[in-house]
Amino acid sequence: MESSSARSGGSTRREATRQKLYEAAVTLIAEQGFSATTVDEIAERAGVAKGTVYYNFASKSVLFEELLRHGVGLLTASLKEAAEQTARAGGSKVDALDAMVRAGLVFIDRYPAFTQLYVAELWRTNRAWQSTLMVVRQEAVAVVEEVLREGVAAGEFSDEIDVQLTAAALVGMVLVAALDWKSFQPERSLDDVHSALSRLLQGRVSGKG
Amino acid sequence: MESSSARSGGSTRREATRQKLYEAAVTLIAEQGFSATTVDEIAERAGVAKGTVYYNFASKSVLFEELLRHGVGLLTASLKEAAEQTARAGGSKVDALDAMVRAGLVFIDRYPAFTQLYVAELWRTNRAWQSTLMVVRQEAVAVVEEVLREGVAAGEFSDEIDVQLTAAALVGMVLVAALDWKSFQPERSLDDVHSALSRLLQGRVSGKG
DNA sequence: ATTTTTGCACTGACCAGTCAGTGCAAAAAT
DNA sequence: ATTTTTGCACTGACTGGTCAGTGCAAAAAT
Repeated sequence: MESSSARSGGSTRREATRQKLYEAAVTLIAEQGFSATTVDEIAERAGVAKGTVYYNFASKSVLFEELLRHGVGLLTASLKEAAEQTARAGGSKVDALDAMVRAGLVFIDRYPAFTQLYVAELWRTNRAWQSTLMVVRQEAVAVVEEVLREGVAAGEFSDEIDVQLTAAALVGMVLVAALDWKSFQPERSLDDVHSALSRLLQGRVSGKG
Repeated sequence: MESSSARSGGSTRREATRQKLYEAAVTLIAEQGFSATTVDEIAERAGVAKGTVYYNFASKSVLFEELLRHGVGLLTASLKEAAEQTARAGGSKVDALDAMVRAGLVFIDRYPAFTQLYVAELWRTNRAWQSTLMVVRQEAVAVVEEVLREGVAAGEFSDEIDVQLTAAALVGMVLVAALDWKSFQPERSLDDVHSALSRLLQGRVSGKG
């Protein structure tokens, strides 16, 4: 019986429900952690019955894994976009890094809960979704590493920098500063935070104002 | 009664048991998270009976809170020590920051599990120990902020830097780079990692080899 | 003599996952 | 035109297991 449901583009209802579940799960898990969040809570916040969660996802873990993939996909796309746009505009690699810092901030500004959750789970070991997380982390960090490598090749960056560590440090800088911003000084503007990080990135800290 | 138990240093046996419980709890919770770790597991790994856990701590949460306080106390002391030692030796504020970066790395090298657990819990909201964590976080970041402020006052740093955000960014840089190191390139030496971060801190990234 | 630990059975709340059944709209049969 | 069938999406009560925390008597340590 032709399974493929009616409307073009795959049943919209289902997709809408999954989206609601993602949104409910991301905030709850960010606040409480994966284990402390119950499927009942997720269902209730999404406004669906518990059974619907299991109709749409094989298990609580699977829901979470797909959520991770979905979120990091958005981030990676956004970072790539920033780097490419800078390149197209003839900017330097420092400009590209700066654009990526901004893209990161914009992302965190829009999806603070996801970011929280990502950081909290990233360095855990022995968890079911560990491998998913590894893959997905690498995709994001790789974008930064790539820009660093190109910068070294072009002679714009010192060839003594450690690409992998520097990329991790840059990501950490943005991540922690942004979470600090959202948690403790949410009234500040994105531009404000961005310029503080730019200064640090470009070594304009030492020396008088 | 006399609550104040055995003379010199407080009853040692009890303290030894608590220490064993801290050590067991820290690794388990770092790996699995607080909620996914059972009291039975903690007791078993510490090699004590479950009843002993409850004889020494009022609850699982209390055990965890005291663990947090204990761990961050060690870190804060270590950061202060580094800053003061640099000052005594007549070093600049950049030197002090550099020494603190190293102290941070040494700490993470020695207590990777604690660091993991700390990062995972830091930005959560709505948790029982949230207030404990806030206090304890502020103590650690304040040490960095203090050095930045002194540097600005002395004209060594630009007076346009944002002390709070820059401190957070620096902490993040070290934290994420160090966790990356421990997770993905554990064979590298501390000196190696330290010099990569120093370079970044001092803006020696741009420019040829 | 007092403090601390042990071992172990027990309770009650909580929770992931299941399953029989409902509502609905499009398709097929009459 | 109408009845019947099919498949999809969803529902919510229920189950079986898990786990924090308790109670207590005996043992060990100080």
